[in-house]
Amino acid sequence: MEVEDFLEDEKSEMHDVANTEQTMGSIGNEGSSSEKIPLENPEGLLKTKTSEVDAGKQNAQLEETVPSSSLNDNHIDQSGGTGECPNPPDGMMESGSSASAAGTGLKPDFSKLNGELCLDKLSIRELHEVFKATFGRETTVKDKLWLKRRISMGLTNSCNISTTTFTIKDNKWVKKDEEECNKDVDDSFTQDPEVGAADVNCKGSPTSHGSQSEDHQSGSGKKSRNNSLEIDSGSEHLNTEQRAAKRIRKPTKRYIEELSEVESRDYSQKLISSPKSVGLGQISPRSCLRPVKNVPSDGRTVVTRLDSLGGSGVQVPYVSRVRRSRPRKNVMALMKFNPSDMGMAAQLVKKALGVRSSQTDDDIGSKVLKRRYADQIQQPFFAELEKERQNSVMGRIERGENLGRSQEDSSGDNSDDNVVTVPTAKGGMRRKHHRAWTLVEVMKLVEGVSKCGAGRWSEIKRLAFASYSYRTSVDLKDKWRNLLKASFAQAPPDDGMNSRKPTSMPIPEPILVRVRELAEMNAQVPPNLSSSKPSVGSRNMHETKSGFL
DNA sequence: GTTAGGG
DNA sequence: CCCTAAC
Repeated sequence: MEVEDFLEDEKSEMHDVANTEQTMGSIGNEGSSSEKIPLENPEGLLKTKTSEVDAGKQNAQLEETVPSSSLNDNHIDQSGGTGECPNPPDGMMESGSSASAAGTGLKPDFSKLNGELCLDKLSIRELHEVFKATFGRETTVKDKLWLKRRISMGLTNSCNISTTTFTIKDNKWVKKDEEECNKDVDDSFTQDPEVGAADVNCKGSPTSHGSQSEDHQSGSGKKSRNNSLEIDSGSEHLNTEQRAAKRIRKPTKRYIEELSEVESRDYSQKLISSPKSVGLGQISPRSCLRPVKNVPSDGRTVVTRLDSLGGSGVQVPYVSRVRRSRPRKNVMALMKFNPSDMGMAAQLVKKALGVRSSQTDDDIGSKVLKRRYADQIQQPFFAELEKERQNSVMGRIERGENLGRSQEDSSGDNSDDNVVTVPTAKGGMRRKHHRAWTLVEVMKLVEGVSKCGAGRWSEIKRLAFASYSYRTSVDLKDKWRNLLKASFAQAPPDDGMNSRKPTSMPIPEPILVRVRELAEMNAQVPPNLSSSKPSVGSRNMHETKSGFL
């Protein structure tokens, strides 16, 4: 059935496919015209679905379905995060993907791919070859358009195959792919083209994309809520593309566990078929969530999935979540402090179990806390104790602490910190161990960086923050990162001065200027607006006795 | 123990 | 701020 659907769909799309290249060129005007795009979407995937989706959602849909061919930067938040094309193939390096992100949109990527293939001119037989090269297996489908579409989609979606210096003609890749994909029987494909394709892609390449992306939504969703962050991550993305080698991180345990957790949950639900993920479902560039089975020599089955962390294809083991480590030390402390609570344990278990799912545990609302609870879900007892502590002891300490904290200047090192917690009687912002950075501290930090250079945080800590026991080198680093962000983020339009974020003291311009200078010297400048800064020199140089380096 | 980065 | 991999 789906095939028919598909083919039919295909016919109606014929001209689109044929004209893909031209139309794409013309779409270029900043993704603002979102209604337009789906119609011209080369894959034609959205055709049927689109009409059902309200305009607002189209962006998201588009993003997920046509990951790399429609890099309209305005829409991209999550794809920016992962970076589907962190390492464009040789040819793409200069002109390619980074340029496309600038808003000219679709053209570069696709045409590049197309340039390599010229699908339009190929005969069916040739198409078959290409198909084989792309998916690693033969096809019997005669429909030229179907093939073209298939192929282009396959290529598009496996964009970050490029990580492995992939070329279609590269025998190695093809070969490797063939081995792995031989099991894929043809009819599995014909019965369910979408899934089939997805499968092949996942197995055959280090690329990552999946047929469902709900798992990640939570994460990326958070991000996209914040506008500045969104933009920022976009630029960071570019940044990483240009910066040669950023450390690539292996997925953290937590990441693995959490992902696995969601996955397994999601997996079981999937049979019940959420309308979203059925049929022409969204294909996410982010990761192939369909677990891939590897059968090592010992015969045991290890389930992993591919994910693109830091842009590199990474095998993420599929584990079941196990209780994490030991109880936090402060919990132990608590037990000393309030041993009598033990009696309540039994009652509390139930409540503690509920903590995790309840979205509205506002009183203890900090994200951190929630996370901890989640971690300790198998130790409800401890979790509850901690909660209890929050409510009683800490609450009191907090109240006094937090109010007095606002104006302390350089003088303030009440270093015997009664760790600040979450007072928050509705509306008051609650944060756990939060100590706002004072101007003085910021200045010290800046000065420190100017002396020691950014990166030598422990040094700076020693020199400039010796008296501030509560600022760790990591804190300095974090703050610097934020300063950097702030210093380059100032709104160029400079319209209403209302655009200031109400939260947190705005950091005086001179300091920001200074930060910029330092950043420039350290080549920490975000590449995008690097040129536009005259950065009129040593304005407040005299204040700092720094001969930087 | 420090640094870098993601959350 | 927290967490944790990489150094």
